[in-house]
Amino acid sequence: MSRGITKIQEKILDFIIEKRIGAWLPPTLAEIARYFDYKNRATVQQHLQALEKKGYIKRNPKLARGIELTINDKFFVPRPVLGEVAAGNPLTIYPDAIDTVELPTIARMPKDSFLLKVKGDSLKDAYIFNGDIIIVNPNIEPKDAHFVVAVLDDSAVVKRFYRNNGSIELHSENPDYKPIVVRRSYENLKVVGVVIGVYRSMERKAV
Amino acid sequence: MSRGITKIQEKILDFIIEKRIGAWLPPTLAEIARYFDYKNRATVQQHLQALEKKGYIKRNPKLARGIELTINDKFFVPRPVLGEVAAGNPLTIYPDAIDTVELPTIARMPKDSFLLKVKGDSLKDAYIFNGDIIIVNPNIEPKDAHFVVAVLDDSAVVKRFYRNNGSIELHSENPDYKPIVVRRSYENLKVVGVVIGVYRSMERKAV
DNA sequence: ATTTTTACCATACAAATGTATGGTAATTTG
DNA sequence: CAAATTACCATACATTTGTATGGTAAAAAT
Repeated sequence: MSRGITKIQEKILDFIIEKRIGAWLPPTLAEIARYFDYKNRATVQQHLQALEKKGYIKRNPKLARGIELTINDKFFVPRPVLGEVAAGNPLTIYPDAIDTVELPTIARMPKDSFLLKVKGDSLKDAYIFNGDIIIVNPNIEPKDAHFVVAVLDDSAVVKRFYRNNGSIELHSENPDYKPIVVRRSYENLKVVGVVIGVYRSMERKAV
Repeated sequence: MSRGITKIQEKILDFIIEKRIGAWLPPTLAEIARYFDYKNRATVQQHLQALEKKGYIKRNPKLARGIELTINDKFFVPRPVLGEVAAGNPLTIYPDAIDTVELPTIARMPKDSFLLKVKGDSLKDAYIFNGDIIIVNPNIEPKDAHFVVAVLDDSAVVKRFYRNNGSIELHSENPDYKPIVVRRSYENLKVVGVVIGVYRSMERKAV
């Protein structure tokens, strides 16, 4: 009975975690077998039994997709951060992640939403700080007072959104900055999405 | 073909959402049937077909637990807030929630973790503000520099945790406050849990 | 008054799923 | 070197799961 897990077992564990993140479903034995090119599920079964014996997972017997993660050190899983926002800088959403942020294993992203890392202190008046992760949902219609991520003339802004018959206003939290007012038809304004939340991982933050 | 969903269908939809939140697994037809005291799964099947037809869910045919939520308006799910933390006040975790907060479906909580609402400005030096929700996990061992929720002599504190051979130190973010140092055996110190995250809902916040 | 919809039931069935048993070969441990 | 562990395979089997078909009764719509 070796102390740790084997490399193959670790790979399978990673797969379980990834599956759980990406497809929000723990995989079945057959899916694991397919991914690792095993000819049958019995092999997977044995690996899972080993992982359970070593305390990395818990299994609900006979239950479809009944794999539960029990581990703590694998608790944080890297998620891609698609870009950065900082006042005045253009917002670029790269196809490849510029960075990864450690989100709790359980934290699931809403469909099509993405993460942006906040850089600098430009949003401190909105109580959003350097390093915070904002969750941006491009699928919901911005309503008044929503924080939105918008690209305006090649600059990215995170501001409060207001409609005012015929025009759109982008308000800053800092009263020193006057609201930006543009016509609704103005082509160089693109509302990327609505900031639906701010998440800050606490465990490894060094101040 | 009625426009909306029926009351029963709404109940089933809620159950699917809850299941997905609580147990992290979308339910099977059998589990739904068991919960609603249906004698067989065919009844559930019909309801799910109706829900799919109306666009509330999507189903991966033949796939175990293949229910996917497609809705956006159910994006926020009420979660119980078990108590409040404010410097100097005793921390009471009530069996009944003192409040509910709308957490995004994505911001999931690890097993046994709970939410506390932050009251007051005592944590502003840690960039946590009045009204923020902290996610507390009672199941993980606090490591150095972790934020922990602790009860010390009937007062609740949220501070950084440090071990120092034989003693435990609780540091404040504000350097004006000296660290609290207690022996590890000190009985009136109880570390309730580790703060693993901060969530702030942006959508409905009125400033 | 007739039709449609809603909400259930029973039964049946193929595929998916978890599990068990027994076996082989390579590697690691004692 | 012998024994144990690891990493796979094949086959088999009972449940679970999703799905289909056909039926009943009440409510709602036409």
